[in-house]
Amino acid sequence: MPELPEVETFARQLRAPLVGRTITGVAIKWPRHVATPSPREFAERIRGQRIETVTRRGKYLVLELSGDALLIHLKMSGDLTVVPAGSARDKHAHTIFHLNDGNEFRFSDTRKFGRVYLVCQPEEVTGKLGPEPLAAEFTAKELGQRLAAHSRALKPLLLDQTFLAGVGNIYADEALHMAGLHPLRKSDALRADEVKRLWRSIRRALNSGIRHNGASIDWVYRGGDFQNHFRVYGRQGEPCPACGTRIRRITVSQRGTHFCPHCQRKR
DNA sequence: TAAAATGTTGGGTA
DNA sequence: ATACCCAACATTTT
Repeated sequence: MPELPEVETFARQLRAPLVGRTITGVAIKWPRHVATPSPREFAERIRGQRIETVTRRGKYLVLELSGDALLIHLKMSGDLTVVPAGSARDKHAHTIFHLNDGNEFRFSDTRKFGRVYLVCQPEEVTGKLGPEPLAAEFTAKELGQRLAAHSRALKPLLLDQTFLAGVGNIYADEALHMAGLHPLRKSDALRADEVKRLWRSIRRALNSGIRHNGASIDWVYRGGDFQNHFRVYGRQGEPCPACGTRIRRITVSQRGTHFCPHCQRKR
């Protein structure tokens, strides 16, 4: 479910209740949630480690512990909460970290696609990710160079985490609409001004999502209201906010893709 | 009922 | 090597 803005919101909100706490144990109710190491080693190694920082890289939540790093990927339906130990049980809370302050940090995941990783260095997991789109070092020039290195449609390229980290289906569609670019335009065929527009639009869309604490459009993610500000995502048949033309929905590499046929002409 | 859902990955093909 | 397509993962909702 979550993309960069939603994971960033989790990181910001979890810092206060998690940093400084020690993990006293973990209950693994769905062993396949544990990507690495084995569930048994995971539980043994994490016990007694203190949470030093809570940050984000792409769509991964990164918790630096006193010894290792704990990374969490929420995939489609993951949710994270900190609640007093023994609070009303959540049937989808498959991995539960017990904390030394009487709370538990729960990873709920209806669809069970999510994963947790316990590694010495975060880069073991995040090593192949592309640049952080909101980093100061990520320039329009770098985006242009990366676009020119491929001859692929913009939409699937934006979703490729090794191309750019953190952009998912919602923010890809929103950014392409802001930039006035058709999702099927080829990456190596953009003019310089179009590259600049795309760069600015990606950052605007993501920052806007963060400002609204992310988008809550299904029953899992809560708290954000960016869903009330979508320009095209999920709005097929409705008027484009810029020109009034009906928003269209097509399928591109197996993902619903929403765009304005007028503002985002093929060329 | 069938289709889709904010995500990735691995396999096969050209 | 690169690009593209599909299936798989598991569950809920429309």
